[in-house]
Parts: sequence; C-alpha cells; structure tokens
Amino acid sequence: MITEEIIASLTDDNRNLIQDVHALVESYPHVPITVDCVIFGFDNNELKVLLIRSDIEMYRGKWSLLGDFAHDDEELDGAAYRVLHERTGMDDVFLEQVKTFSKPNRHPGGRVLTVAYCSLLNIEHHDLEITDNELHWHSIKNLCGMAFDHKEILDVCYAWLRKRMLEHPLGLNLLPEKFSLRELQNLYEVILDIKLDRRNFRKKFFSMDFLIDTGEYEDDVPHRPGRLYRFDFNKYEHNKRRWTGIEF
Amino acid sequence: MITEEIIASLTDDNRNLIQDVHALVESYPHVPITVDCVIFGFDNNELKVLLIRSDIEMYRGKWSLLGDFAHDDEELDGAAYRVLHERTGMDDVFLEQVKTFSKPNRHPGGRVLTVAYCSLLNIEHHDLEITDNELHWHSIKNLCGMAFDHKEILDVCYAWLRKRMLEHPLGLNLLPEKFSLRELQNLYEVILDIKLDRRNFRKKFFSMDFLIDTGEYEDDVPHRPGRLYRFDFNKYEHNKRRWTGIEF
DNA sequence: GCAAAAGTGTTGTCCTTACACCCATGC
DNA sequence: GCATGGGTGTAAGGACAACACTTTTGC
Repeated sequence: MITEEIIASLTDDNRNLIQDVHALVESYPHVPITVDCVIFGFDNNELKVLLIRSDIEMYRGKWSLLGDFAHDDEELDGAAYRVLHERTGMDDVFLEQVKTFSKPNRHPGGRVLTVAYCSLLNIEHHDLEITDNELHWHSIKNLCGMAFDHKEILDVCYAWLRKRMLEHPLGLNLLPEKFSLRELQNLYEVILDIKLDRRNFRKKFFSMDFLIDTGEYEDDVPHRPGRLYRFDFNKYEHNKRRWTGIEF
Repeated sequence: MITEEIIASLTDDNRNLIQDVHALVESYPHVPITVDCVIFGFDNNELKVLLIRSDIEMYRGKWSLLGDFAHDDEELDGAAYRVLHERTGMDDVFLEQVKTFSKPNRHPGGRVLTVAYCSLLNIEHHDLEITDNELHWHSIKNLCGMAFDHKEILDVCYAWLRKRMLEHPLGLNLLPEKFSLRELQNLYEVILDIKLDRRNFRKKFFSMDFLIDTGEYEDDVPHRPGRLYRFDFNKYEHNKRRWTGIEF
C-alpha cells in the first residue's frame, strides 16, 4: 500500500529540507502589530463610534480608535477583546475581525501593522466610567481629523457593517435587550441610509420568527406606546442555515 | 471661532503626550509576518488550489500553501502579488485579502502571523513552468495532511469564495476568456455544490446583460457545440450599483 | 439514427411593494 | 379632541421555480 508517507519519502529525498524552524523564523523581518477596535453604538437615532484623543504629540487633538499592540503570544482576537474590556468593562460582546492594514507609512513611528476589529454594543449597557483620554461616543458623521489611517479604517468598517447587516441580524447587538419595532427600523434606516415602509418592515421581521413579544410596552413616549420585543439569538443560531439574509 | 485646534489645546494641555513615536514603536513586541495565497483554479470540472510540498523537515511530505514573509516596507497586498507573480508569472489577477491568522503556536518555529489572500485565475493561461517543490494544482477535495494551519486557512478561504461568488461574479476569473454557458453553470454547480436548472440559469445570466456573444462556438465536443461568451467586466464595474447579487 | 447536450417559452406560485384605515396614548 | 405614531390587511406586479419539446452536432 502506498501511503502519503512513502510518496513523501520518494519525492523529497533529493531536496534540502529546513531543519531549524526557529532560525528560519528568526530570519524573517519582525514587525510591530496592533489591533484597532471600531466599536459601534447606537444612540439617539445616530450611529456612533467609541473614540479617544490621540496621545501622540504629532496627532495632538486628533481622534483615534481604541487600540493597543498585541502582547507576546496573544492571539489577535484576544487582544481585541482585551482592548474592549479594558475600555468598556464588557466581555460578552460581538466582535469580528475585519481587515489588516499594512501601508508602510501608516504609523509615523515606523512600520506598524494593524488588524481592525469591529464590535457592536448597546450604549445603554455601558456608562463609560473610565473616560481617560476623552473616551466618548462620537457620531459617525463629520469625522475628520483622525490620527494615523484611522479614518480609512473606520470607512472600511462602516462599509463592512452595512454589508454585514443585510446578511446577519448584527444590528440587534446595538439595541437594548428590549426594543420596539420602531427602534429596530430606525436602526436599519439610519445605518443603511434608506427609508423603509413601516408595515412591510414589520411583516418581514415577524415572518423571520425570531422576535419574542415580551408583553411589555414602551414608556415615556408622547404617543401610543409600542410593544417591546426581544430577539431570540438561540433560535436564530439554530435556524441559521435557513436564513437567507435581509434585502431592502 | 472655536476650531478643532483650540479645543485640542484646551483639552490636551494637562496631558503627557508622546513625543518620540519611534521609541514607542520600538517598544512594541515585533512579530514575523507572512502572506499565504490560496490560489484557486478550475479545471476538468473541479475546483483546484495551487500547492507545494512543504520544505520544512517536520512537515516532510505535507502540502503547503504558497507563502512568503513580508519584506521590509512591503505592503501586504504587494507581498501577495509578489508571491503570485513569482510562482505563476501572472500579474493582473484577482486578489483579495481574506483573513489574518494569529494562533501563537501556528508555526513550529515560534510566533508567526499570517495574512491569507485569495486569488482566482484561469488555469489555462498558465503552464506552471516553474514546478519547484512540486508546485501543482490540487483538487480541493481530499485535502488532508497539510502543513501549519493551512487546512484551516484553506477552509476559511473556500467558505469565503462560496459566499463571495453569490454577491459578485468572481467565478468568471476562473474561466477562460471565452466560455460556454455550460462551463459557467458547471463552475457554479461544482463550487457551490448545488444543482441548477439549465434554463433558469441561462435566463438569469442573460437578464444580467453582462455576457457578450462572441459569435463563436465550442470545438471538440461530442455533441452540439454551445455558443461562446465573454464577460463584460467594464460594463459590470460601471453598473455595479444595480447588481444585487446572485441567489440560488 | 442515436446519443448528448444546446437552445427556447410558459405557467403557477410566492415574495415584494404600494398603499389606507383604525387605534391607543399624551397633552 | 387633536396630534402622533402604533397596529393591521389587501391587491397588483415582478421574480423565481418547475417543467417539455425541438435542434444541432459527433459517431
């Protein structure tokens, strides 16, 4: 019987294989790596992103994403969660790698590679107790004067969000646990920058059958209060295969 | 008038800003970076991927993706194009970043971060003149015994391809310039692992209006030859906004 | 003439869209 | 009672799925 091993020994015999993998890896150029988190929130009918003032002199006054270098032997997902946790105190939030940025001159201090992560969280769950470096929610609009290539990263992540929201009910991570259909619709309308028919929107989401009626109603609204719903993430995860996305 | 600058000076005055950005960057852990290219081809009604034998002793006989470390001051896209060019001699091919892999133990020689790129090319345009390390097209099926985490990378890229093919006519990069509708349908059927109705498939693609009838016909087929078409990438790029994707 | 696949049209179903009226609440 | 937005149903149109027959070529 001819196994992979035998084939390998036949074909490899006259090649010089690398023995010392550590020396090999040492010989590669080494590059500093950071993660940058684009943390989206939704508040007051606006999409917002969590920013700080850059603490680098040459970017004085400019806005910066939340980032940090990757620790030794730290996986990047872990690094992104760490940044998120250190800044917001939150743990079990949505987080996804989006893209790696590598322009050689993107950092004034020399080559630094950064991996952008997107996170979505409910602004109400979080009080921003630590507001070092003017950590704050900044409207996604009118964002100019950002440090590094952070504007570009933000643009890519925002485009990613819009696209991803159509194929996955991501956006629900931006809402409180209980929400009205109006809030849900506002979310889609604002982020995707479209107008939707209220009745058809309603039908679409009810037909998906992932909304649980809490039996509760809105409060403090100057009109008839709407029902509050929860999203059944478990049911969604379970029936995921049959989810074909949202289209407007 | 209150400018960003004035605000900055007010808010930043009592902070210690970092002056020496080079020292900052030097203080970060430095990590070796590689790119790995998942180069897809389509031949004989099979999806294939370009592989070599690993040249690392401990992976003797195992298959490996085409990769290389990133040169100093080389953008990653550039590194991926370089790998592609060195191995296939091709320049103007589709290439897209997919994901960055960072498990600390993914490389036996120590921590190495790799950025996976996907490329699609027409197998016929390329003769694989350089076949060092047994460079060859390997069927996407029955892939076991791969070096590093390359099986995982391949799986992620294959999933990416299937998803991306539904929202963008990527797949056409895998076909020769002139192709029959049967070849196009085979491509979709094989990659997405579905059966499609020939007549509806035809209608769908014609209605998109991106196919140009070359007036030529297939040759060397043991049955009635089909018309050959070209894809109008320019027209597609121009009308992109109205493209809503493909759904089956 | 037989096998094999190309090429074409129609019909029913379902999903999407557009749209109008009544209802509950705050003021 | 009036303004505001919540809640519901329906009809028309468009897209998609299912499906059968004729045509052209190689052998």
